[in-house]
Order: sequence, then structure tokens, then C-alpha cells
Amino acid sequence: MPRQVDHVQRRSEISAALWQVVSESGLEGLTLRSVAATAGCTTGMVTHYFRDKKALLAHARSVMHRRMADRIDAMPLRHSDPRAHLYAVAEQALPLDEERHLEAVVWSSFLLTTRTDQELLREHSVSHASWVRRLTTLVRAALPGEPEPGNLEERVRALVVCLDGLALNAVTDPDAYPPDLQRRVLERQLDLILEGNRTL
Amino acid sequence: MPRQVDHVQRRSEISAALWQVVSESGLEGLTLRSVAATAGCTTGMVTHYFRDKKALLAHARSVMHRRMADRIDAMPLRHSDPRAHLYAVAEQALPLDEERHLEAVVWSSFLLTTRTDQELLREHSVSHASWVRRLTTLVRAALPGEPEPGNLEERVRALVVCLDGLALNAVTDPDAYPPDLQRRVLERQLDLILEGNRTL
DNA sequence: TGCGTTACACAACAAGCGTTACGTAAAGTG
DNA sequence: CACTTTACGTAACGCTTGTTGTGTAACGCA
Repeated sequence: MPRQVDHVQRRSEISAALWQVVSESGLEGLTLRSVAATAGCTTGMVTHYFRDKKALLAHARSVMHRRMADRIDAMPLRHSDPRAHLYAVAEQALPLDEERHLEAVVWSSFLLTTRTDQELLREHSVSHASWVRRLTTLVRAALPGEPEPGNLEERVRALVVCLDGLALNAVTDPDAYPPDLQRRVLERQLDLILEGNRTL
Repeated sequence: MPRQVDHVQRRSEISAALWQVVSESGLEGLTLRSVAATAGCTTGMVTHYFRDKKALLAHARSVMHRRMADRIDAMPLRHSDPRAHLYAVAEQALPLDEERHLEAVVWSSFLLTTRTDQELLREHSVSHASWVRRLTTLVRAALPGEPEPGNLEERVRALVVCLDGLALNAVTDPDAYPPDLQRRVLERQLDLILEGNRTL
């Protein structure tokens, strides 16, 4: 047996370099050479651990999903206050710190390419539906009374697209959407969503 | 004087081809050759009317802004019902028909590149601020009472990011966000925003 | 101490890109 | 009818990209 290297470790190092490149130059600035340069190695090493560029992108994407899911799964299952619980989970979708900002950048970059890639679209579709379902449960738990049908779905959707829009704007123009503003808007949106429970 | 051609017309034809390419292959699939092929001409003609690719992109962007602004300016200045007026204007930001869907695709594509381009960021910044200001006026007019300070801004922001998120999701996965759903969510969001007017 | 396998650097390749230069056809003007 | 200017097709250039192959150093095992 020849010299042994931790493949998982190497792959995650390269993947980290990829994230950094995307955060600095966007997906269109992502090349094997730029990744290699950022990782401090040669393209040979990159291709040694990832068959081709598609495999590299796929890994970065799966890492992204994993990180997001892990962060949410790490949350306490039940909160004393259902509204606080809802807020805590929803907040995970916002780029409120360095880590989540980086994730949001990668997320939005991949999201746009989704439009022209059927395979990515299917992945996104199920992931998005699952996210909506999770929030639906939490919103229902936080609502004061029994929601009317349809009414609930629209409230949840309003929350979901609000989160996406918030993240998108924060990624595009961070100075115009600082964490403080994001939090206030989310609080307000939760107020609005949970406030009345009647057909207007 | 030699043979004369309507430059404006030609440029708009090429620009239309560019939009089509972007809608089909995204910004990363946009090349002079693909634009020429879609327009049914050669790259020579494209470069004849646009000095370089940057000029072509800039023109397409300005056309986008122009179209969006025109559509909103074409609305009646005053509506009998201020809420209906607000809805009508807000709806213009949603990809509810073919035309607006195409615009939204181009919009989202450009939006992402904004992150790594300082010049584009400044353009976006003023445009976005102006949009927020316009909606603020309309929301204030549609609110039942006098809004509390801060409160109003958060409500408007919640609406703005909701619109962006709605558009983004509709562009990414049109089947999951059909026009009907978009309209319902927007209606609901307006309900929520205009409903209560007290600090919760 | 060799031996064989793995890890990786390096270079070459074709393909596709934006750009540029050149050639030609067409049409208004004298 | 020339003549000149514009309109545009064509092709070549240099560059960057992903991919692939070859060479070499390192290290576990015999």
C-alpha cells in the first residue's frame, strides 16, 4: 500500500476553495484553475479528486444542502414558545452571519442555473417543497386558532418568498440589507402572518 | 450618402435575440455567436451595431429597465381604491404573463452578476431605492390610519422582498409558482401589510 | 533495500470565446 | 455612370476553458 491520504479531507478542502471562488467571482468565475489557485495546489490535484467539473459542482451543491440541513436539524425540536421556534428556524434561511452569507451566495448562484438544468430543477423542487412543509407545520403550531384551509398555505408561502427575497437582496446588496434590517423584517412578517386568522 | 438602415430598429432586434438566448440558456450561455444565430445573422452584424459584448449587455439592461419603468408609468396615476392601485403597481413586478416572465428571467440573471460588479451594484442600488420609495408612498396611502415610524418601513420592506422572492421562485420553478398562486400570495401579503396598524 | 502503487505536478490539446481586420455588395450623391 | 460611404459576411487571431496523458516523487510493504 502506497502513501495514504484522507480523500474526504482533501475533497472538502477543494470544495471550500470552490465556495470561496464563487463568493468572490460568482459561478461564472469558477474555473478549475481558479479553484486550484485558491486551494494552493494544481489543477492536477483537483482533477485527481473530482473526475470533472460537473462532479466538483455536484459535490459543492451537496455540501451546501448538507450544511443547511445540519444547521436546522441542530435546532431544539421543541421550543417553549412556538413562535420563537418558528422564528429560530426561519432565521436559518437568512444570511445573518459570515457562514450563512457564504451559503446564501452559493445558494443563489446555483438557484439561477437551476432554470436551464432539468436535473437541478428536480432537486430544487423536492428540497423546496420539503422546506415549505416544514414551515407549514411550524406556522400552524404558532397560530392562535385553527387556520382556514387555503388561508394557511398562502400565509406560509408569503413567509417563504419573503425569506427568499430577503436572502436574495442581502446577497446582492449587503449594505442595503444588514442583518439588523433582515431580522426586523422577519419579525414583522411573522407578526403579520400570525396576527389575524380570519378571511379578510 | 450610402444605403441607410434604421440603427435603432436593428439594435432592438439584436437585443430581442439576446433576451431570447438568456431566457433559454441563461447568462452563461450568452455568446455573440448564439445571439447572432438566434437573430438570424452573423456575428459581424452584431459587432457592427455593438462595439463589444459589454455594450450589448448594457443595452439589454437598459431596455429591461426601460420596459419595467414604462409598464408602471403606463398605469393610471390615481385609482379609486388606493389598495387596488397598490396591488396594480406591485403586480407589475411579478412574472404573470409571457412578457413579464421574460423580463423577470433577464432581471434575475443580471441581479446575480451584480454581486461581483461594482458599477452594476450602484445602478441596482439607486433603482431599488426608488422602487422602495414608490411602494412606500402607495402603502401609506392605502393604510387605514397614520402609520407609526419604523413600522411603515418594515411593512414596505416585507412587501418588496415578498415580490422579489415570488418573482425569483416563479422564474426558477414556474410550475410550482403559477400566476394564480402568485396573485393569491400577493393579495394575502397586502391583506397582512394593510391589516393592523399597531405595534404588536 | 527495493518494488509497486498512489498522489500529484505539468504540459499539451481541442473547443469555444471575444475581438479585429479585411473583403465585398449595395445605395445615395455628384 | 462613377465614387464614396455604409452594411455586413468571413475568417483569422489570441486567450481561456475543461480534459487528458505523461512523468515523477513519495510511501507502505516485502
